[in-house]
Amino acid sequence: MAAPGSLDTALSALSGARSRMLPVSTAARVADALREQLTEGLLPPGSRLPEEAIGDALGVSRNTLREAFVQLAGERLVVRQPNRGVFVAELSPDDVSDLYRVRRVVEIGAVRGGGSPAAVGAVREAVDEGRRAHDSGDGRALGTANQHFHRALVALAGSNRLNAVMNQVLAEMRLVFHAVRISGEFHDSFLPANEQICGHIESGEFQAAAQALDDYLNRSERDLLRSITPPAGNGRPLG
Amino acid sequence: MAAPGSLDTALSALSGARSRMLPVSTAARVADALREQLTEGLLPPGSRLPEEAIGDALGVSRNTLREAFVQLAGERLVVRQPNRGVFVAELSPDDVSDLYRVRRVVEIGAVRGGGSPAAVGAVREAVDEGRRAHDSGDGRALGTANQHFHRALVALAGSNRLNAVMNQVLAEMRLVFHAVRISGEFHDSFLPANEQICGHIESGEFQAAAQALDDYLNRSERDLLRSITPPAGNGRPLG
DNA sequence: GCATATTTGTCCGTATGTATA
DNA sequence: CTATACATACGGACAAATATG
Repeated sequence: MAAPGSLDTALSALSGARSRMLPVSTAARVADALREQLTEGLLPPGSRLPEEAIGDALGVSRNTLREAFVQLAGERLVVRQPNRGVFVAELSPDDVSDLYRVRRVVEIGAVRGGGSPAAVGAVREAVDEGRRAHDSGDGRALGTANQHFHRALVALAGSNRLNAVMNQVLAEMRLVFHAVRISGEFHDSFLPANEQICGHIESGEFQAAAQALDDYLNRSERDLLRSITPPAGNGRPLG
Repeated sequence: MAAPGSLDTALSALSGARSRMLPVSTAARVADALREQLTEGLLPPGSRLPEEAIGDALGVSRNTLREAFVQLAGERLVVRQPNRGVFVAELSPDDVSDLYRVRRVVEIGAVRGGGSPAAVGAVREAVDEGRRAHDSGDGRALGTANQHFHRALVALAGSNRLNAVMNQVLAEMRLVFHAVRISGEFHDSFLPANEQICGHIESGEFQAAAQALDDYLNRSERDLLRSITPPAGNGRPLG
C-alpha cells in the first residue's frame, strides 16, 4: 500500500509497449518494463504488487504477469511471500554487505586477470563518461557512468555469465540507492578512484588496480551503510 | 524427441511430491523436480520439453509448468525458443570456457579472502568426503564430493548471493559432465589438488591456495574441453 | 509450395485455500 | 468469528506460429 498513486503512474507509461510485436514474449516484456520501474526507484521497496491491479494496468493477464514475477524474483528484485503476494525487495544492511562481498570477489577477480585491449578501452570510456557527467553537473548521469565503469571492470573477464551476475548485482544496488538519501560527497568520491583504477589497468599493474578497487569498495560500503542509518533493531529492512 | 521413454520414467517418480502441502508453490516444486532430472542427466541436452506432455506427467497445469520453465531458463538449465518450446540446454565449448572463467574469478576470489574457521572446516570436510568416496571406489560420490569442495571454497566468502551463483554454475557443469564420457583419471586428478588447496587455506597461505586452485581449474578446463572432442565446426553445441 | 496438424502464447473463468480487516 | 480480499492453481479456449505430410 505504499504510494499506490505512483504505482499507477509508473505502470501507465508501459501500456504502449504491447504495440511492437517482436519475437519476444509478452511475459519477458512485462518483466523488462517492471524491472525498469524497479531500478528507477518508481516502485519503492516494500510496495505490494497486486496481480490484478498491475495486470490491468499493463493490459496483460495474471498468468502472463506471474511469469514475469517469477523471473524478477529470480533476480531478487521482488520477493514472493507464499499466499501473500509479491513485494518490491527490501534490502537490509546485511543484504548490502552481502552485495559488497559479491562485488569484491567478482570485480577484483576480474581486474586481477586483466582483459583485452577492447575491454580495457571500455573501462576508459566509462571513466570519460563519468568525467563528462561531472563537468556538466549531471548527478544522475554520474551515477549511471559509475555503474558502467564497474560493469566494464567485470567485462574484463570476458564472461557472459559473469556479466549477467554483475548486472543483477547493480540492479539490486540501484534498489538501495533509491531507498536512501545519497550525499553529494558519495558521488564525487569515486571519480578520482575510477581514474586511478583505470590507469593501473591500462599500464598492466593489475595488482595495484585490485588494491585500489578493494579500497574503493570498502569505502563505498562503509559510506552506504552509514547513510542507511540503521534503526533500533540492526539487520532490519530499510524503507 | 530424444528418448521420450526415459522422460516418462524420470517424471513419474515426482508425481507424489504433491502430497506434502508445504508453504512452497507448486511451480517451485515442479522447478525443483525438473532441475533434479536435468542435473542428474536423465533429460539429455537438446531434448524438447513439451508443455502438455510434461504437465500431464507431473499432474500440473500448463500455466504452472510454464512458471517453472521461466525459473529454469533463468538458471540457464533450459533454453526457451520463441514459439518453438523449451529445450534442455546444450553447452558449447565456448560455454564451458565461459563457465571456467566464472569459476576462476569466483572461486579464486573467495579463496584469496579466506574465511571463518567454520567455513574452513567445511572445506576440510569436503576433502575428507572425497577421500572416503575414493577409498570405497564410489566414482559417483567422488564427483559429488568434489562439487561440495568447490561449493565450500566459494562459501568462504560468506555471501549467500555468491553461493547461489556457484550453485547455478555447478548445475551447468553437471549438464556438461553428463553429456561427455568422463575418463577415470579426470576424477582421480583432483583429489591431491583438493588436499593441497585445503592445506594452504588451513595454514592461512591464501596466495598459495589461490595459485594451486588456478592451476587445477586450468587443467580441469583443458581436460574437459579435450574430452568434448569438438566436431568439424568449432564452437558448436555438443549432444 | 501448400494444406494440415501440432504446439506455443495468451487470455478468461473459476474453485480453493489463506491471510487480513 | 465472520467476511472480504487475494493468491494459487486448474481447465478451457483461441489465435498465431511452427512443424509435418
